[in-house]
Amino acid sequence: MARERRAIRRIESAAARQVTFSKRRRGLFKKAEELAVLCDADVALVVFSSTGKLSQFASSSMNEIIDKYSTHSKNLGKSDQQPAIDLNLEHCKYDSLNEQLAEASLRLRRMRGEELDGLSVGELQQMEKNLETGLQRVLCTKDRQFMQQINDLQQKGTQLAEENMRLKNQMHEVPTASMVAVADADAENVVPDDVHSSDSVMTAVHSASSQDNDDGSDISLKLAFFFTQQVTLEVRAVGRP
Amino acid sequence: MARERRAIRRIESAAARQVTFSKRRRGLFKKAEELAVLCDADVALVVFSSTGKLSQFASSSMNEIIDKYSTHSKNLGKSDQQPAIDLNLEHCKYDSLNEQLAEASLRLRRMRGEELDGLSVGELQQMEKNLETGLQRVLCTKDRQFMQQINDLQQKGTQLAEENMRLKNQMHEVPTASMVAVADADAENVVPDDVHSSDSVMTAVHSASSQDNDDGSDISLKLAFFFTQQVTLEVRAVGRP
DNA sequence: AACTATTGATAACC
DNA sequence: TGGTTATCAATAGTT
Repeated sequence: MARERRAIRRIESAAARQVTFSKRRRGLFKKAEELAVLCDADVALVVFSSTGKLSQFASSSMNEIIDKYSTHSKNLGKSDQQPAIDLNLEHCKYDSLNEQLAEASLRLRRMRGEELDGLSVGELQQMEKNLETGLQRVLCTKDRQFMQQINDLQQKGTQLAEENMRLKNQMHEVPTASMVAVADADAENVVPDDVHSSDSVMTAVHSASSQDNDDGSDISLKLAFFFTQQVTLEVRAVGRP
Repeated sequence: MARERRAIRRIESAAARQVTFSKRRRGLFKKAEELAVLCDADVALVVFSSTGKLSQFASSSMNEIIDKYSTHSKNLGKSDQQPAIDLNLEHCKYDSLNEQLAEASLRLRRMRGEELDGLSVGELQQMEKNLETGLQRVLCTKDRQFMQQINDLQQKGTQLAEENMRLKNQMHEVPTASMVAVADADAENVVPDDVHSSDSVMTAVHSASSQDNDDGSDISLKLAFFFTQQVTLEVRAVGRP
């Protein structure tokens, strides 16, 4: 992978060896992480340089992976292990937990539609039923959350409208120039109407964009901004006829 | 590094994930060994696939490297603290497994529509998506199984029809008496025919229902009933030319 | 360390 | 699973 192919033998020059070690180690760690992420694998990588320096990578926890490895290759786990009986008990418990976890994991994968081959028609129908009720309940819960958010936003809208009204009245009580009186008459008619329509718009906007957004929070922010702008504009309208 | 760049995110398709895992794992192990040889490094690599299968590489001895790693990462005196550390490790790994199991169990319950309160709208939408694709895949698999059963039963039906035809021909080759024989023929021919066919039908029903343990049985019964009717009709046709 | 020419790895396709 | 190929990525040697 370079100017010239290099035989895979120990590099004699210490300097060159160090450089190559640096470069290749980075590449190796990168690929280890990529494998872990892409394929949802648990990867542990331990490297000691020829000078004895340690580098490590673990996709989850190094100790956890090493333990899993020790359990998996159920030969001599570690260097010195005195309590053989206790160890066996631990292994039993551990194996049992591992089995349960594997079972749960398999069920989850099957719920996502993977590894269905080999299931009987009856089992498939049971899964279908479970998935359908699950889906229905998720949809109900989602709708409930949407309603909640809509209510919250409507409340905020009402509060903003009230504040709007208050600001308008403040304007009214401080008549500045001569022509303002005319504008006030205008404002009194315009503002309540506008408040009402913006309220309706809010509801519509929310229910529409909430369907394809992952996070409802930014929607709230956008709407809050929207209200702020509305209020600002209305205040300007009042202030400048 | 291929036809198209792939984002480093979990591969959703299980099949593609498996293929990529196979290929990249080979590459990773090759590079690990090259680093060990070229740079005279001690390299240990442990990989658990998403299905829990273990692969490992060690430039020297895995246990040796793990020991060296443990010594390096925990320069606390290991002689005295060994049992305590071991116990802690056991405890940790037990807890970790328990946590994972609880997590998986919670996910399963949520897939069934339980304990959904407290989930965000985004999480609910993700679950909705997962449930829908899972449901679709389950339905596809179920349909495939049904088609398989129907095909099997149709084959059995064809066999029975052929057997019927053969028996009918035998009937023709054994012409008995003239007029009186007609009544006799009715009685004599119908009985063996019926015995034989019902026997075959039983076989068909049995082999079919053995494939689907639970709920497909009524379909098998319906089809068996259908075949029985066919056979009966054909027997009648033979008996009365 | 930065820079390429080159080889190696691999994503998509069969 | 294994093979092919068009591409992209890693890296050997040089500066």
